[in-house]
Amino acid sequence: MSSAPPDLLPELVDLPGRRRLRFAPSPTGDLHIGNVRTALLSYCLAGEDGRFLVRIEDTDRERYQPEAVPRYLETLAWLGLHWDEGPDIGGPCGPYVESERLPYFQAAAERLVESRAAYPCFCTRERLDELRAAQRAAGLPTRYDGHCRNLTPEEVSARLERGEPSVVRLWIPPGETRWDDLVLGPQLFDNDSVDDQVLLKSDGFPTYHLAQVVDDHLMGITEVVRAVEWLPSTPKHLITYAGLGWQPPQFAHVALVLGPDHSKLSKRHGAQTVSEFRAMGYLPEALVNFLAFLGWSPGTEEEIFTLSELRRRMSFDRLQSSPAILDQQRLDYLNGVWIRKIPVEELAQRIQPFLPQANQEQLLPIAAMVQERIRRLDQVPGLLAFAFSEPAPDADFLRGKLTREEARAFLERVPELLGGDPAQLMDRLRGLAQQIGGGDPATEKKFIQAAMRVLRVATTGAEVTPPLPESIALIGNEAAARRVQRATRVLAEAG
RNA sequence: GCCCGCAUCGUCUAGCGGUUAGGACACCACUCUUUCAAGGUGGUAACCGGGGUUCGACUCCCCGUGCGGGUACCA
Repeated sequence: MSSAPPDLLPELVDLPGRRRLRFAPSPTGDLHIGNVRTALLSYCLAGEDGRFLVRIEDTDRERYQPEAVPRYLETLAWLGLHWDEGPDIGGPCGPYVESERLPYFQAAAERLVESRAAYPCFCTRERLDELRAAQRAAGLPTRYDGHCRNLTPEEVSARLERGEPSVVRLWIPPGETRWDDLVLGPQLFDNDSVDDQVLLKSDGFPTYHLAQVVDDHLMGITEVVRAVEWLPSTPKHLITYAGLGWQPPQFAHVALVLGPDHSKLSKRHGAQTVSEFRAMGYLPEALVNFLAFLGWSPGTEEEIFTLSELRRRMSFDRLQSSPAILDQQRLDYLNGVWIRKIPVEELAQRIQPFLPQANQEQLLPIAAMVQERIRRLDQVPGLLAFAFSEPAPDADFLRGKLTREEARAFLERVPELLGGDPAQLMDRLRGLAQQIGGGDPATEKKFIQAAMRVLRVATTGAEVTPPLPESIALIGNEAAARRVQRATRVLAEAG
């Protein structure tokens, strides 16, 4: 018998989607890469005929940051993880913000108390702290001692009326709790090792434990994908489901993402939020591809996947149970692959934020010349610094392996070759270098290479740049000629 | 302290009782080339330790060790 109004805890109706998986972040800052990975897995595992939903878990009023919600949604959208139901678009199970669903949680808590699956608790924080300290000192596990389990209904209502602050605790029955985890296999917990968890806080808000159970049920979630850090609280959730008379979803506990030193990814490991990776010039395609392989693999030797391929291919039985270390070198490699994979027009647009000084007409040729040689978008400014500022190499740097005289003799005649068909520019330059080099076939090739380096340094101030003709085209023949003349002068003066 | 999870090259991983333990990143050579990339070719590199089970263990079981997680009116 339940005293909760039936409409507050509706029975499940038919909901869309064969599988229904959710991502339920707590909006407390920036979206962490580990969270995003579980979101990605949930999105993919839902499959093409499933639904992916987003629910905001804002039950902690102290850590809650309202401005984080739109940021999270924007990040998910940037990654391409589109949700079928969520706080902004609604859906059949709305609202999708837990703080707007308080009546459901309170009704569930009431129902649990009614059936003695849970009980009101009036213990103060001081008492609880002392209790735990004493247990620890005695080498015992730290757990609530059931002090308020058997208060009489009369005493409870008297204290409630007096306005004593109280919480609702889950009553863990004796016995054991088992389930078959989709990643870890059969799990068994002795209920003696499970604490009487607080379900409803004294401020009337549910804890994560209650909110998660109630909402996952009400939203028809079929599989819960979460990090192993939740493993020890799964028995509490299962017991709560049982107390409510509900069938629990299946659980898939995936391993954590660790930093290079094998500890939980944190600030000291550098980038850890999606925004940070984004600012470094990683493509969402690459991030998705990379993250998917942290804990999943197709079992073949394929390694480049689009999001939709991942969604088609991913299955629970190929999830990995061991933790993975975030290897940025591999991310860089994959990012390079994806940079080369997208159309150059697309790349031009994505480069734009990293090169605000470039105008629209410059963007496309720039994209074409950097596409093959960057692994991150934020490398573009460095590679193209010469296009936006005048280089000033000194004589020794200029000449490289040539003598000053050779270098000067070569550069002196370059300006006259700059005009004419750009496609033939390299031929003309090679011919000139050949002349200056004296035509010894044994050393000719090396001489030409050294001469080209001189010209590269003269026009760009750097040894590593996009191909010469393109670099010259980018700054224009006039500027190139001016730079070459300046370099010739520097060489002459030094000599 | 107590409870729990994990364990193949440095890293991501394949393997699911019998394999020359495969691929990828990184690294090192060579190659292509006007530089750098990209590409191509080749190379170095791994089953945490100890017991079982078995004709046979990287694969299954137990113990240890290591690493990680949980132990809140945070998620």
